[in-house]
Amino acid sequence: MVRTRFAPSPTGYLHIGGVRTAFFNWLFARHHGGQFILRIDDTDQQRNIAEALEPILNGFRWLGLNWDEGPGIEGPHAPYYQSQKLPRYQEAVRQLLERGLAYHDYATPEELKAEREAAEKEKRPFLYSRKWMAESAADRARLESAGRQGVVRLKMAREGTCRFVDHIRGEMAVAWTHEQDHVIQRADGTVLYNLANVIDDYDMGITHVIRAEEHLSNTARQIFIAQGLGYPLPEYAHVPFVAEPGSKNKLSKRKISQYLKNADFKKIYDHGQAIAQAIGLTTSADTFNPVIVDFYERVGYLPEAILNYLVLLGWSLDDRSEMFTLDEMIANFSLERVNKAPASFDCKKLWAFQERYMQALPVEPKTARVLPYLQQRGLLAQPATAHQLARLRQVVQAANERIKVAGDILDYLDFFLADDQVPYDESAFEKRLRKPPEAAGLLRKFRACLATTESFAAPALEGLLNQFVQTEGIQIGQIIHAVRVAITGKAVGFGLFDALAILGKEQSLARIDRTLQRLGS
RNA sequence: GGCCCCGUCGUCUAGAGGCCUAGGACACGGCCCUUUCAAGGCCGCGACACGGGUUCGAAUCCCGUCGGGGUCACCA
Repeated sequence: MVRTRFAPSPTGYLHIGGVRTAFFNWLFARHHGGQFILRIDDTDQQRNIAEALEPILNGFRWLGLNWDEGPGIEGPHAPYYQSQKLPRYQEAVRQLLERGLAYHDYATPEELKAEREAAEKEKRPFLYSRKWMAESAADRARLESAGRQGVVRLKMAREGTCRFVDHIRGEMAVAWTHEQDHVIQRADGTVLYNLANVIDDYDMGITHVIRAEEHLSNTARQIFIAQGLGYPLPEYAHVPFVAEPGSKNKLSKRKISQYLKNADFKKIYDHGQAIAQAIGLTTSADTFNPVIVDFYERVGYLPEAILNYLVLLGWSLDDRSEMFTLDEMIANFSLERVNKAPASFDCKKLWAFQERYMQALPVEPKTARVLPYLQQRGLLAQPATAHQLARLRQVVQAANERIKVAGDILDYLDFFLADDQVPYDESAFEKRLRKPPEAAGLLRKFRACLATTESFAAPALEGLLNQFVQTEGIQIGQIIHAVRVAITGKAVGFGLFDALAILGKEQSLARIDRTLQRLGS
């Protein structure tokens, strides 16, 4: 049984690079009919773990990356929180000590630093002298009575080579002398990542450790620990990290202000920011930006689009397949086809996937996705009335592929506002209504035509306007833009006849009247 | 700096010695369509980091150079 895992720290947000790694783990497990485990790396003992964890779990739920064991889904390998396993870890440290694979060390940070600097000065690689290693209980007592604090270090092999096979990088070999005597337990008894990690992977029956490339350098020491404890080794796959937009540096949530200088990134950010603002969300660029998964959920992206983009970030099937359903991804995913080189995060490409997925979404589900934005804006009741829903459906249908993310519905607010509340785009008003001398007169005449027509369906309206243009002997552009500004307040939008049909006769006429009044005629 | 990893269009990638005049996608540019804005259609721009080998033949194999990155914690 294949078992993979992802081990997030409860930081309060889900990073897009982390999700990519988690997703690969998830896909690999699902592909093999295995299980995916979520384990919480909370050894730092922060205060509000539950609170900081929620956005992360929520991100996984939103994306549909379900876990078989972990928070909320207790399994046979509980607990899934590292903070709850301290005695277990300490027992492992004791075993390593017993087997002579670890030792108590009493060097002070200053002494260590001095050794390190001396090595650097002599241009030789640093390796701790083990000068303050306590070999017996008597040594320990002596050093402790001298006021020293002891940590436990790994007693790494100082000859030979650690060899392992990585599913992505191939055969790996690292000389043991390149490994330091890493600390595995602090003076206060708490334990460090490398140790906890190995024990958890063993306890949870993890068969495949799929993680980002920056952990490659942790692998040898983890193998040392695992072997020392007599654990079977998992298989390893180090996937390349996700790089920054436009560079090969590792993507970091701390460099958002720098990414904002990237035009594409900025554009996606601004678009999301505008939507957040329109629904009254207070956001900060640190936690609400295209590096954080939450951003996409709130702005109204589709999870399928995000996943499709992410799966292609470092993996591909062949030379042309781009669109995959989740089932297809599961069926086709393999570590062998994961790339070695880091891939830069490109939100424009993600956007392109979003566009395609949104285009393919039928009217009903699209309407459902879009609805909450108008409700948050206070324009539609909760639950929406049948009449409101009907209009919304019409707007969604008319706007069609102009709605790229659910929040884009906010571009069509004017269909949900009272007639006298529709704001005018002043420059459009000027250009289409005030400036052309004939505009007001034509608008008034066309209003009269509308008032007498009986069918307000889009095709009929189009015929009506065409006839109007002919009888008046004008260009279509002389009237159509004026009408658009009159009824929507804006220069842009979907088809004018659809707009008129959706508003209906009464509202259309009312809005034109209001415009005529504003024109002072 | 030590150790390690990586190197095909701006970006994501296909490519396992001849199928490569290097394919696809995003982005970009142009044209068409068009009542605006989108969408769509067509066309275009654009890469094997460099240098040596090996071979009849190299983007693919070998060596070197250069470039980029990761990591060197009592963080994870």
